[in-house]
Amino acid sequence: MSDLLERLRERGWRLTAQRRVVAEVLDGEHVHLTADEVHARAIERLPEISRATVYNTLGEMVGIGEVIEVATDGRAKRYDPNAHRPHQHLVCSRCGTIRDVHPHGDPLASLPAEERFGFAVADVEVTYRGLCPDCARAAA
Amino acid sequence: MSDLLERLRERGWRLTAQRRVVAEVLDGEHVHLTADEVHARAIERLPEISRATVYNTLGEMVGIGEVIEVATDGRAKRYDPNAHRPHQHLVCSRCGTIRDVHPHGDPLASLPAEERFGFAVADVEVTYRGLCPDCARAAA
DNA sequence: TCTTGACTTGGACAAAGTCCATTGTAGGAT
DNA sequence: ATCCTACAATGGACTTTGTCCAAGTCAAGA
Repeated sequence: MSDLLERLRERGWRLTAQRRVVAEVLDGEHVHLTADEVHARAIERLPEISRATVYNTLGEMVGIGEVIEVATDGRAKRYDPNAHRPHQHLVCSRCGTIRDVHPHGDPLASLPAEERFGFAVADVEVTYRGLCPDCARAAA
Repeated sequence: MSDLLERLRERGWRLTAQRRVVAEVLDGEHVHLTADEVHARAIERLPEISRATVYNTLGEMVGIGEVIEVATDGRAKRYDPNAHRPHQHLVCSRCGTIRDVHPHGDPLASLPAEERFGFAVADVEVTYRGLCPDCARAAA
């Protein structure tokens, strides 16, 4: 059983076939998938799983902090199972590929109190953009 | 006439009433509006303006770099007329409101070479998230 | 003022996501 | 082992956000 599923069970969640499949799909991919991509891969293992269940399950996992929701553009959100370790994203501005990266320092610290405007700042998201090696070569 | 409109005219664009109104609405707000919010405000000044025209005009302004498109969540994109000055965004995780902020330091510097994986990193986007004062009050 | 090609319009369409009444079932109780 | 029942899954309607297009309109140069 995947670590993710194990953690869900420890939280008292029912282990249904649907949740198992969604967790396995997420854990099994190196790239960050959209909800519909998760659904497509889940269907290969459990043909009757519904779109609503995939959305529900992803939303629940995000809600308890096991999975991170990433919206890098106006298109579909992507789901990142590496929530256990703080990291940021490096996105290719041409092909959209996402890599996890681990920069130095705490980016939250760079926002001084007088720039917080009364917000209770809880989190910071950092997205680096540039051309990936493949696209740089193709563009040359 | 707003600076934005002036710059559009210099690029050879036809100055229609619709484009004028969209530019005025964008320039006149301190927050970053969604396309539909721009449309709603535009209608107050020019009742027959269509949704398609607002989307077209915003897209054109983004295309030439006069306006920045901000997709901070899976909801509607927001449009930021302050393209001339580098800044980051502070987003309410409940209602989606956006404020411009100006943190200390250069966030690009925090990504060391060995974490760039051959990418030609050109830009970094920083989004702080938290509850805005209004939503914090509503949630209490 | 006339002409013309760029601009606008409204409605159909599409993608992404939410909602809800109904049906099914995991897992504790017996 | 089986029964219960609260929690979960289903699927289809609905909403939001955005795109597309054929037809009509108009800004601005000749």
